[in-house]
Amino acid sequence: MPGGDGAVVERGNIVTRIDDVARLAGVSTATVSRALRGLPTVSAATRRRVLAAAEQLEYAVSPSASRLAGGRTGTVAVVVPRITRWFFGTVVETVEDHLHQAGYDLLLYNLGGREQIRQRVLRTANLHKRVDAIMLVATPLRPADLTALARLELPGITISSGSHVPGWPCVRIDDVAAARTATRHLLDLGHRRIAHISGDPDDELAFTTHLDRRRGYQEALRAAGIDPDPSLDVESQFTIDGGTRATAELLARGEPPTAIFAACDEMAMGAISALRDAGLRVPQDVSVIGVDDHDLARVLGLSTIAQPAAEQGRLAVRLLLDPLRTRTADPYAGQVPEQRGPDHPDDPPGQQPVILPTRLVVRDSTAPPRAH
Amino acid sequence: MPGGDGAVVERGNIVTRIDDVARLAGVSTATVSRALRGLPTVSAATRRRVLAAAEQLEYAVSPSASRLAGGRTGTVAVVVPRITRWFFGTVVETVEDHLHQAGYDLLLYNLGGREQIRQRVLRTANLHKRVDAIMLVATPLRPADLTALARLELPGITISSGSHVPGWPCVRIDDVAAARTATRHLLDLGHRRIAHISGDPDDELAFTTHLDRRRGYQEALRAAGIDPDPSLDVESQFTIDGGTRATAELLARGEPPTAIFAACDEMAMGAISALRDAGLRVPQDVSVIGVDDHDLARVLGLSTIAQPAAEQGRLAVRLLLDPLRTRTADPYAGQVPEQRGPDHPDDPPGQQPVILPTRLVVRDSTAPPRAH
DNA sequence: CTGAAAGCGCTTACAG
DNA sequence: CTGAAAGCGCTTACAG
Repeated sequence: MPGGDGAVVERGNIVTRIDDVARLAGVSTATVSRALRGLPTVSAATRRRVLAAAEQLEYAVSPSASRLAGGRTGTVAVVVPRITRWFFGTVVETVEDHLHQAGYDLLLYNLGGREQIRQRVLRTANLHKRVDAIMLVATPLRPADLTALARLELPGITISSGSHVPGWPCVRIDDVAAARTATRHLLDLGHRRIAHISGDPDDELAFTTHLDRRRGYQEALRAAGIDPDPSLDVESQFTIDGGTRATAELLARGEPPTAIFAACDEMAMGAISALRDAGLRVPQDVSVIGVDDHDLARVLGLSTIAQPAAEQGRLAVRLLLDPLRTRTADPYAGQVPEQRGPDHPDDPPGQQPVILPTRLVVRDSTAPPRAH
Repeated sequence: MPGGDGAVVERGNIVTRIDDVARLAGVSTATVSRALRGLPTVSAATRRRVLAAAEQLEYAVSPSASRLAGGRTGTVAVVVPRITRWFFGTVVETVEDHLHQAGYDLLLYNLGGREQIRQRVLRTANLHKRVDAIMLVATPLRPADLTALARLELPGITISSGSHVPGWPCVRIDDVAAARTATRHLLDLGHRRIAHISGDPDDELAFTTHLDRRRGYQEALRAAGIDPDPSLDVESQFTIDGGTRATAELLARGEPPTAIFAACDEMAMGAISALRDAGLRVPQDVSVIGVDDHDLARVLGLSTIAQPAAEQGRLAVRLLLDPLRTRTADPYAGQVPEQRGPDHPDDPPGQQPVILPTRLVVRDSTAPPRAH
């Protein structure tokens, strides 16, 4: 835009550039750049002058210019299946907090079950040159996705993912164990006819979570000498509606179970709704337990396996960012970072997934079966 | 980064640049740039060759370079109080969809009630040079915020906001009317002792929504010849917990009301929980109605005033983007846009807020009072 | 319809 | 510790 003006898009705003700061501080732009980013090769006196000038002029770097010149975007792509679901919303909330604290921008991608979007995000070069790192939350990866991801050569992390991306750490809970605990709780109460409602593998959002939870359910049954009854195992979606539909289907199949283990709290809530509609009381007629410890679980008196959603988000940000930060100085983001010592010696994230603990929370939706 | 290599941050990835495409297509980079963005000043034959070359090389523009040269970021900042709350999650989900469809990136800011974050986002030059537009969802604006926003000179839009930013359109519901309808529903059922639980003005997230809803509540009472009883009006937070606390407080004050109008569904759910804990049945002992039509409202049988959250998000994106798009061509984002005719003549968004309709949804949580 | 060249606003070796 | 200058990869008047 030589001599840019006139018909060109009006950009307006506060137009302080780095050379304005340099001029006011009486140094070169190179020195301003270094001072503002807290690089160690600047004298204290110079730094002070630069900071004062930047503040006086209300200077803010141009992210585009900084990114182009520096080769870093200071941005992380966060990919979730559906931001409206409790687990994903909670994870994103924590991730946003820690990412911004660390000076990173958060680019949000909500897949929403649309395969087309999935491909655009994962398989094209869309993320390429746009972000420094990728966080995939419960995003199922197909072989082609893995290939595309590998070609991007970007660092990343997965949360609650079944697929392993080579070189990417993973944070999750032990879904098999969580399901085992839930089922065992029902068994301990005396239940024998325990149904399971879970995710649909044909769903475009299919992820391995539900497979693991089913496995835990079946393991617990077998350990108690019970052969899993396929007619008590219904697949639907990981949503309230999915739980309602699955439960209706379950009831339509004949004699109701005395207990239902729902693969997530939202399905459990749907189950409670369907049971109520069918005139069955919870827990007198049918016990219900879920997984998550959704905000509303307490309100509904829902027994559940609590999982630390926020903690998974927090940890994921740390595992993702720590390696990035030791590479080079962060771009100036309004305040000069403290000068760092040598690399923190506290992050040896191996290739093993980091497993966070879950916890059985007994409320009012589970009780011994009546016949007992 | 002259001769960049060696110790420099390894950037890796697919390194096709615009001149690779130009060389392969046998044209200048200027022509590649124009062809890829669908500008009209390129011959069909040339365009075809450029597209083929870009595809063959899997070329993707560098957003940083494009933004720096073009002066547009192709990014919108979306600011919400708490992404985990139903209304905001639902709005963001729709907004994300439409923004990405239009080729824009979404930078997410979750205020989380932290005044410090609010200031960083709204009052500093943080957004400046970083986004082309701002969407503020239910974000309360103080005079200093308005000044700061005005200085940014960025286009923007507010959803569900009490504050008017000069030049920004606003999408919302009529909160006063919604509250009036809810209260009148309770009056029509025969209730006279109708309590109201609502948001706390001292809350850092305080927004005018709750003031409007209280006004509607009081107007409906007065229209029915009832003087609003301050002891039946409790302030708390717009959350489940807030609803629980407010209701507990209400019950502690003496004779319970026969009905509660909660300012949002989440508060209503908290109210139901508190009532149950107090041994009161809904709706036999106390009726409860909220506002929103939260996903769980149906499950809980909660009567409510439904508001179109997704529709507000969709409309907001349109009102925000339409004026932007007529200014200049969108940057290349992987596929060439169809060539546009002259500006759409279909967007005359005045300074008047766009008010979307609400709707009374009667479920099982409201019934005539027993005494009646 | 197309190209040469300037310019967007930074950061980074390099040389001192 | 600091500066001059190249370069990051695009887009845009301008001239044809």
